[in-house]
Amino acid sequence: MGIIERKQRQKEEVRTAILEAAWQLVLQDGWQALSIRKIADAIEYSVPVIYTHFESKDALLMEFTREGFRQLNADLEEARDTAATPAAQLEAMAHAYWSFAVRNPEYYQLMYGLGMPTCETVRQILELVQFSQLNRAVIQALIREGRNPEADVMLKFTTYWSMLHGFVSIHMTSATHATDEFKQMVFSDLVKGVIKNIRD
Amino acid sequence: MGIIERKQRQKEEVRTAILEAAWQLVLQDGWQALSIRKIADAIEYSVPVIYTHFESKDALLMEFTREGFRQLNADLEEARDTAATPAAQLEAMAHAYWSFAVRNPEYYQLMYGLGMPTCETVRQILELVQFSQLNRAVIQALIREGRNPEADVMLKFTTYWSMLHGFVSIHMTSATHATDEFKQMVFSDLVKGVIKNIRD
DNA sequence: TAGTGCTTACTAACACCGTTAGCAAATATA
DNA sequence: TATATTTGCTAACGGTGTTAGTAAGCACTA
Repeated sequence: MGIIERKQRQKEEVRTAILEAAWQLVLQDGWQALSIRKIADAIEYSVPVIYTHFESKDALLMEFTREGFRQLNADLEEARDTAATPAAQLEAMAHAYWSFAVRNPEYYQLMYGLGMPTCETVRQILELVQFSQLNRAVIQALIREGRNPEADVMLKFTTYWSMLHGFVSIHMTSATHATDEFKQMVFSDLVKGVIKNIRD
Repeated sequence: MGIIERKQRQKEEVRTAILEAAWQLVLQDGWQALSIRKIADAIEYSVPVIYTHFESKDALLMEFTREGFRQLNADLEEARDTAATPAAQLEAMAHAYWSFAVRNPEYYQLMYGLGMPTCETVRQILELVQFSQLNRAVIQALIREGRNPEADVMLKFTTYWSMLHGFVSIHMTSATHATDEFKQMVFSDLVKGVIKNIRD
């Protein structure tokens, strides 16, 4: 036959066209300006077509959230593999995290800022679970070689993550008029502090 | 005369009615469901009346943002005055910050989550400047009695704030399925770590 | 090949939203 | 009492997410 295969392929093409058009619109005018109608206009299809690929606008945005975490996870793994010791790995990963946020502010905004994901939606994001595991593995290693090998991994991970996200979101909303140099200093201060905290 | 005074008073009453109605709607259905039309309906006035009190919906939301920071600042000052040493003060203030976020999730969401305030809008929030000063004063005192009296106050303040906000926002989005007890442990861990970091 | 289902994608509508122009009624002043 | 001014209204504009109903195209069978 091959007919249904071709249809499947064409459907997939439309789907990726939707995602690409949406991403272009977001790069141009931000998430707030993104609308189903504009996407439909960009891909030269009618509005309801989009609803055959995504249940709702929220579902479409969720797709980008997941993609954001996928890319972040990839960056983190790459950073981890550049260093040998757990402490150096975690430091590299922290910098990769920040770098990701700076290079992809649109993704980061969506991943944390908008929508305020509920407990239900969070559970559906597999990539977030992977993110958690990825970090916890390194932190676990760091704990083992530290002064307090019985420290709670989840506790230390949450501490670490809180610091990272707090730093990023405060600097992303431009609440402080800081130079890049200053931000770098604050960030190093943070990372060193948290690594010391984990090692105890 | 007294006529223009009465008018002024009546106008003020409508203004507070708008804010109160808006707040009720937010408590019921969240910020996302808030609309000018619903507010107008609740106060039994027509829609354009709201625009004689607030330039736009954003301006109305900004009013709540400022009120949120006003309340937060009051809580912080109260917490500060319960303790004697800078370290104890900062610890009390950190807990007050968290407590505020937990007790007023609607305010906290608006203050940080929505709208993604730009550099321009941030400058207009006087309360945010006060917040910064309030915290920096205590941190300055803590630095002076620490091992590194020449530490940068702004740097340490940003570290401190990043940690607080990161912790709150990560736990508010329910990204972790943590018990209150666990959250309390993480938080204490964080606060102790950051105070140690400031003292050095 | 003609006819029959089924899928696809469309138009058009619904119910909202923020915002504002234009007008009528109520009020204050002369 | 008559004029001027303020006040608050209706109704509209251009947008949003979402969906019901319909026409056209396609693959398949007789």
